[in-house]
Amino acid sequence: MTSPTPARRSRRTDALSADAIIDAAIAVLDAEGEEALTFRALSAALETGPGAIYHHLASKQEILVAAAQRLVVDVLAEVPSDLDAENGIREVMLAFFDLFGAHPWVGTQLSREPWQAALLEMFEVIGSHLDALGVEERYQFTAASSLLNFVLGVAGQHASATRLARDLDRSAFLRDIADGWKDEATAASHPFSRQMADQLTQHDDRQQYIDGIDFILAGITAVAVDSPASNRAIESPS
Amino acid sequence: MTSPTPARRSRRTDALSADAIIDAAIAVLDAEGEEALTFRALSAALETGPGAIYHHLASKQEILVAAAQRLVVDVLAEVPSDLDAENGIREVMLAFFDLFGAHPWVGTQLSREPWQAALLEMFEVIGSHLDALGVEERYQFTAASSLLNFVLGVAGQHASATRLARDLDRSAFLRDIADGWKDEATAASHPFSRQMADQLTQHDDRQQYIDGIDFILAGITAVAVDSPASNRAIESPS
DNA sequence: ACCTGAACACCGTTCAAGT
DNA sequence: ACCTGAACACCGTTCAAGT
Repeated sequence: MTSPTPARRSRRTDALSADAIIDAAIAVLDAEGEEALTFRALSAALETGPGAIYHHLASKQEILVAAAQRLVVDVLAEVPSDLDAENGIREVMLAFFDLFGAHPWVGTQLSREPWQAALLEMFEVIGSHLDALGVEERYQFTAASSLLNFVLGVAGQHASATRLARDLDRSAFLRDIADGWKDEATAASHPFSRQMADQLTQHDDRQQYIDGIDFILAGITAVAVDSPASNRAIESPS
Repeated sequence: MTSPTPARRSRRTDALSADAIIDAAIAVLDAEGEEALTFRALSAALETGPGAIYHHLASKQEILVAAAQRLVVDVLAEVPSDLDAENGIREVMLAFFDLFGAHPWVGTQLSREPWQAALLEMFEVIGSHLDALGVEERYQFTAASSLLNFVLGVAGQHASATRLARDLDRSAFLRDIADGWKDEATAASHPFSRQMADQLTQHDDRQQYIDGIDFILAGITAVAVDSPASNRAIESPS
């Protein structure tokens, strides 16, 4: 598992750098999950001592912020840019969803520091697409924040589900929860959830995410895209 | 700060119980923040040893889950129940927002375990209101999840903002971030955010939350409330 | 300037021993 | 049965000492 070539137990040849540390951190997080990222594990992977890392990044938090930003920037670079506004925003939102699937720890990280680097990237790309979509300027901040908050909620749930169900398979995990909703005492006080229990086990996360985006975009379009008469007005800020 | 009556340094008279532990945990979390909740602090407040707590609750996570559920149940009990469907859902969503304002640590907690007790309460009340609002059954699961995910995103951001800005006042904190968005290098690659920088410092969190709810409800109403012809259909699950 | 790694000041959790 | 609190196995971070 460690030391692939123990014979050549040489010192690191290339100098340590913030980028190298972030690379190693992403590798550990992806392979072994959030709680496996410790300074001891990271410095072992980098063949150095824990103190050395602090010469390049000031804290664990800073490493996580940078790692999340790296992935967000990378994934956005791969989204085709020749799409119309409507398809553009959908593709970008889906890119985020798939990012959380591939790197669930990002979902935890994004809620750990407000307006961190990765969030700025997400806010920027969402907002510029909304502008292209014709959302009036006075609604742009709120509309972009709404989509961002929805994405962050999904990301957080995804991360915690993955953390908890690392061994258990997904359907068994959902079945357990649905069984809890069907429990007599719970069902009596929670009739709506009881009714939804079967949908919980069957639902497709990705499709549900798409449908959620559709709700929000439909609302934004109805309220905030310039049109002669919108009968559902919300207060404009300022 | 500790030992209010050091003379009468008696053993606890009432027996320790899960409820008493949860009470004490909420008090510590509210007064001193998330990272102040340790078994040492908690057992000191309860005048017992750290091990005693484990006889009633199995882990720190279990304490946090129960504490969050307690607050959600309490706050929902105070929401007037004689409102029509439209006002009912808005009041419930606002009650959540105000809960996160009064107890920011809840926002972190809700993303820590998937479908935990507090989330079931939230899902249930949101869903039953959507049902009353006339949302078709095949859309109810997705619609309730969308609102829930939005709320969770807001809650997480709120929690992390509070954690970071415990000393700093809010407007100074936002001004710092907005200044970052106005930084020449950042602004060049993030024109949308540059444009929004002033709105960031001026915006009202609560109003923005209300506006976000309005977007989502408008979308749900347009798509999922029974009406002869809706021209924006989303795929129905199953 | 950069790296090293032992040491520090904590955690959550366990467990032998008490009542 | 319930409680006690020292001990265990960790953390993130610091810092004197090396190169």
